[in-house]
Amino acid sequence: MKRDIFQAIADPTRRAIIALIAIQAMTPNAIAGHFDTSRQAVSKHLRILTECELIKQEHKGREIFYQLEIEKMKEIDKWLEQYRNIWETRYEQLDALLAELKQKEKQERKI
Amino acid sequence: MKRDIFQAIADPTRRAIIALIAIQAMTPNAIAGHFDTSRQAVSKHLRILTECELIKQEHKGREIFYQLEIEKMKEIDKWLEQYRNIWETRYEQLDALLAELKQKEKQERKI
DNA sequence: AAGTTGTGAAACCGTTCGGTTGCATTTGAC
DNA sequence: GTCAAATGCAACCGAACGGTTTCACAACTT
Repeated sequence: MKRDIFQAIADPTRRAIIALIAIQAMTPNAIAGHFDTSRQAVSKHLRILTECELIKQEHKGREIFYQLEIEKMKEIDKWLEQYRNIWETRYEQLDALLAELKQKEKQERKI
Repeated sequence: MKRDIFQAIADPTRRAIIALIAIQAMTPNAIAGHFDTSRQAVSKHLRILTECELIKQEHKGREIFYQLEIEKMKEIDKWLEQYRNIWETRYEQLDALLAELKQKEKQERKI
């Protein structure tokens, strides 16, 4: 029931939905039009994405427009940050960085 | 059977393994020591990560050291790139960007 | 008021996932 | 050579996943 953001983006259909919505807010029907699955299946994906706060609803009459919560995507970026540091400095000061990360890990274990 | 990188990082244990290995190459036994699960369960995670080429093996006697393939992590970064563009320019030229993306989508539909 | 449209929720179903248990194999130690 | 250690692999199991089908309900249309 409690899914995190990484499980949310694990599904290819959900990533496609995210890509669609990033361009323009869309209704479930419009979104489902882009896939082979049923509208209800898309609706389930939208529920999961909403639970993770990756998207948000905007009611307009009987239609619901889903919109990407771009801020939430930063959480993935934040997770990736540590590894980006590694590959950016791999050819410069690798050993020093690894030592630093080790130190960080020790501190986090204490918490 | 064929898992992609996003499914690989969807599991919390696998993300923890990645974080461990990023610091230092480790054997399955050593890795399993950090978790509550069995050694075999960790071994399965390692197999999945290896299949996705997120980590690689280095045999040393009867021990196998697993090491992070940092290059592969860039694929996630690449996927995130398009959205990073969005949130970086959100407060500057949002409307212009969206128009541009819409145009892209139209072109892609023609293909 | 009656009917249609847009949507979500619940029930069900086959498949996959993550875990354990048990076994096979290779390597190092004695 | 014998035994223990390190590891992978296969079989099994309960839970979760992703999908369909059916139903319920609110909101426009006529």
